[in-house]
Amino acid sequence: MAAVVSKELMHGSRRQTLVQQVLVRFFQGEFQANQRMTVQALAKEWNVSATPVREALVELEGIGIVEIFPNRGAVLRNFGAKELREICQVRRILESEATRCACGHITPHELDKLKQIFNELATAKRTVEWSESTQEWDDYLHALIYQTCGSERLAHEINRYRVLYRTLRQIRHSKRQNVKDYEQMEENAEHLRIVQALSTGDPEAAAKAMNDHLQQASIGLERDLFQNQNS
Amino acid sequence: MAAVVSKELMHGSRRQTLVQQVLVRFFQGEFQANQRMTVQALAKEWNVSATPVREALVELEGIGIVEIFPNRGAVLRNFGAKELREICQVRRILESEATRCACGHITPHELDKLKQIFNELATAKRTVEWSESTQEWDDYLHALIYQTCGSERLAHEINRYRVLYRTLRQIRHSKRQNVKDYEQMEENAEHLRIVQALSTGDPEAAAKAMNDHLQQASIGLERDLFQNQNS
DNA sequence: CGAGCACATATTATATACAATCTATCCATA
DNA sequence: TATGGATAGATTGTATATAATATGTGCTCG
Repeated sequence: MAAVVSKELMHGSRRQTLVQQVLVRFFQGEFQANQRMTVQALAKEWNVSATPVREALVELEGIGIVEIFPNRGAVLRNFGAKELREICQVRRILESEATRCACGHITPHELDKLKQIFNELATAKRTVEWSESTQEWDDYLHALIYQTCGSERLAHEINRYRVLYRTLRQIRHSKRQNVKDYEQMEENAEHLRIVQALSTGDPEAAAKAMNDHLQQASIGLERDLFQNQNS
Repeated sequence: MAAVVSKELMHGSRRQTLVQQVLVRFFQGEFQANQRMTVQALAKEWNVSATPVREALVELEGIGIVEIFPNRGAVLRNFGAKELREICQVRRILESEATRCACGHITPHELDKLKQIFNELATAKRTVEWSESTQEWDDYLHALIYQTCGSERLAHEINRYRVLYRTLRQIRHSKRQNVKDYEQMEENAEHLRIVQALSTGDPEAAAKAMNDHLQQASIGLERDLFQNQNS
């Protein structure tokens, strides 16, 4: 059997790995705002050569994490409660539009299934399994919507923000392992309202339901990541 | 006096130049869908080395022009009327939200100035100068809005699409030099409605006015670029 | 004391060669 | 036909060298 190679060092994924690493540390607040991201330092820190580092910086610029000044290098953007809200805002309008467009493109059978699932989850006892299940069906619903919205580009943009959101959610999870998941209390009810609106065939209601859902998600994230300390 | 160096070959702008070049040819339909974009070919075509080409491909992936498959390289996405509509759709929801947020953040003095300008342009005789002036004030209004929306991230995303939109507008212009600019007929009236809504302080009305404006722009672009040939 | 310039240094940007790895195709074999 | 390996070609990553640019320092000169 071949030696197990760390997935992070696999051929053809250096750039992606670097982006992910920087994202985590960025959202965890381990960097200072306006900190310079020199190619040398990053290359040395992760034991990779300059090329993948430069590519990662270009990608990070596209995601809005760093700003690249020609001939002067990359500088980190700021990250605080305001920036978090801005990320959630863009995600909100992207997915709201996707929901509006997906309305009428999802089979009633699928919607009925989801209605039943979210109904059960909304009233079920809150255990660890319930929490995991809630998150899985959250992912499922969002994926279903952007896949059926009919716009490859919109789906592409939503996916770009999914990377950010997943990282944020992961950090949130690591920060509050010993805290009750109160924020998930209403999540399934919100999902249910989205599905019901989709089922009714009312695009605006569906978009609004998604908008409200993501607004709540934004509030919960901010509370858990910044614990009401303004910034 | 030093020799005039072509801006396209200046140090520190290879990547940007490549992206721009590919964009133009992409929107002009000079590429085939699913065409492979090999580093070698691009490097040879523009007489640059592999490094900036690879960075340009990463950036183009972020803009949604190519798709990069790990260890298999970059492949061009499709571009037709549908893709054009999708670009305009995303731009529309981004700038509509920006307008909603900018409402109340622009000084009445500025708004009054714009009201007068768009009023004059809406009734002025349509000359070449009028056309240029219309475009300039269009840029001005859009810039004003995303700069005052209060979200750096939203402004960043809008700017990403500005690159696309500028290129599309440029191509449109080159395609219809001998055609009357009928599509600009209502543009100033649309601008006026946006400014009036902003002046009233009604965010939803302002967002809707911007939405309508960009919807019209989308229709005009599609007409001029594809001349009603479905695709 | 301050403006402006030369110069040293650091970093970015580019070019180039090469190694490691992966993908896809072909072809033999069961 | 299907399986499986050899092989060619491409991508990805590494290493290194060089040019261009930015930045800071110190000096001169007013």
